[in-house]
Amino acid sequence: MLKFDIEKSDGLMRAGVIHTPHGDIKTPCFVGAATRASVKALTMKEMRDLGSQAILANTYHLILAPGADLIKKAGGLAEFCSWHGPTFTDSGGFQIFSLPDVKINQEGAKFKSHINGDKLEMTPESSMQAQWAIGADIHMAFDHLARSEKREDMEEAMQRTHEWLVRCKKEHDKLAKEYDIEQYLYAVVQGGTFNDLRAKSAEFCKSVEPDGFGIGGVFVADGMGEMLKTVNSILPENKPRHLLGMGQEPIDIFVGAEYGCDTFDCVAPTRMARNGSLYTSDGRINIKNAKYKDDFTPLDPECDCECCKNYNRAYLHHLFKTDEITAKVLASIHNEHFVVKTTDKIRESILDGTFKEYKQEFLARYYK
RNA sequence: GCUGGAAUCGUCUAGUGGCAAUGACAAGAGACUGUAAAUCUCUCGGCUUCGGCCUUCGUAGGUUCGAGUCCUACUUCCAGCA
Repeated sequence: MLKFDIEKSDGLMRAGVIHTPHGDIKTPCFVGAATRASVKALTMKEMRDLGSQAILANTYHLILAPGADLIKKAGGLAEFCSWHGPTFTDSGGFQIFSLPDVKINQEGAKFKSHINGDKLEMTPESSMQAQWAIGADIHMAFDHLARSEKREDMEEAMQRTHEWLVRCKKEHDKLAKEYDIEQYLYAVVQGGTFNDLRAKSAEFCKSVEPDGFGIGGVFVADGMGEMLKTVNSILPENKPRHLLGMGQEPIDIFVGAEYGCDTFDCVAPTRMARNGSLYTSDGRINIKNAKYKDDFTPLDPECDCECCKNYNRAYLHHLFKTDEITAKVLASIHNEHFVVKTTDKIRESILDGTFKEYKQEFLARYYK
């Protein structure tokens, strides 16, 4: 069983430590998205230096390249990419939702490789097998997100997710006996924007007794707090909860933590960094805008990242306008650091009982 | 000096009688939430009551209902010959 200690809690909100075979994760924690076993534009050393505790890779992408078996041969995900810390893998379920030409039936999902058009199939069993071969500490169950916002579609996707979860758990338990190192399974709660479906999904996921929970299919931040309240009131307190894909907006993490989520992942910080959209304590700015041409102040004077300590806005603006690779590197260091550190501060504020004040102060300034 | 060729929005470029005028880049702005994203979208002569109006393709004339496009002269540049 995955060990999770809660150090302090206040209502649904809590700060704790997840103990994985590759090290501890102090929660709440923002997990870096390393989809193809790489955090785009960053080295793993840079990730460590900016304070990241864990990374999340994607099973779908790693199956396409370099292949799950190759990563197994390399000694597992952490060894392969030289992260040497806690790792997660997403199941590939999200890709089934987002790729075109995906055919889904009871058995699993059929789709074409976006790289070479190969016809591929993924089932709960094959996703589990691939994730065990990849060897991350924490695996996500193979789930199904609704393609539309209609209740019947959400319900059907949830139903299928539940059926697949049972198969994931069975396969996971079988594989656990074949491997020496422990790996853990998170069930994924679906149900879309309907809280009664969310409650039903949470109950079902709980009944399967996984090691933790992912909360998936969250697209509208509005109403997320209520949804999390519903879900996390049902989920067992002693198991960790991961809010899948949320973290572009700082408010998402504040709300997520407030309502009992322990870990988060999101591609937005690095993607936006590559596109020149950078976080500051006073809100997000587009560094490519002409007004930063001769702004010799740090990107965020309150930030102590590699980028803010050594460079100014005018230089970053120049790097972006001339399309230098370092623009994306420095911007990614900063954005990732900003979200990681903000989440760390949320943890600290939970521990010392100042969460409400910190949330109010941070959000008032960021979204003013 | 002679003979060819060329001059179009910041740059390069399409255009051979119906054109405010093609494409790329540059420029200006916006988007991005379990990454088919170092990507995508919009604006890019001026004015506008959004129907249009005005001014534009080296300069000055001309032909034509109509000229970036044809003709003449000039200016500048390029190539070849002297």
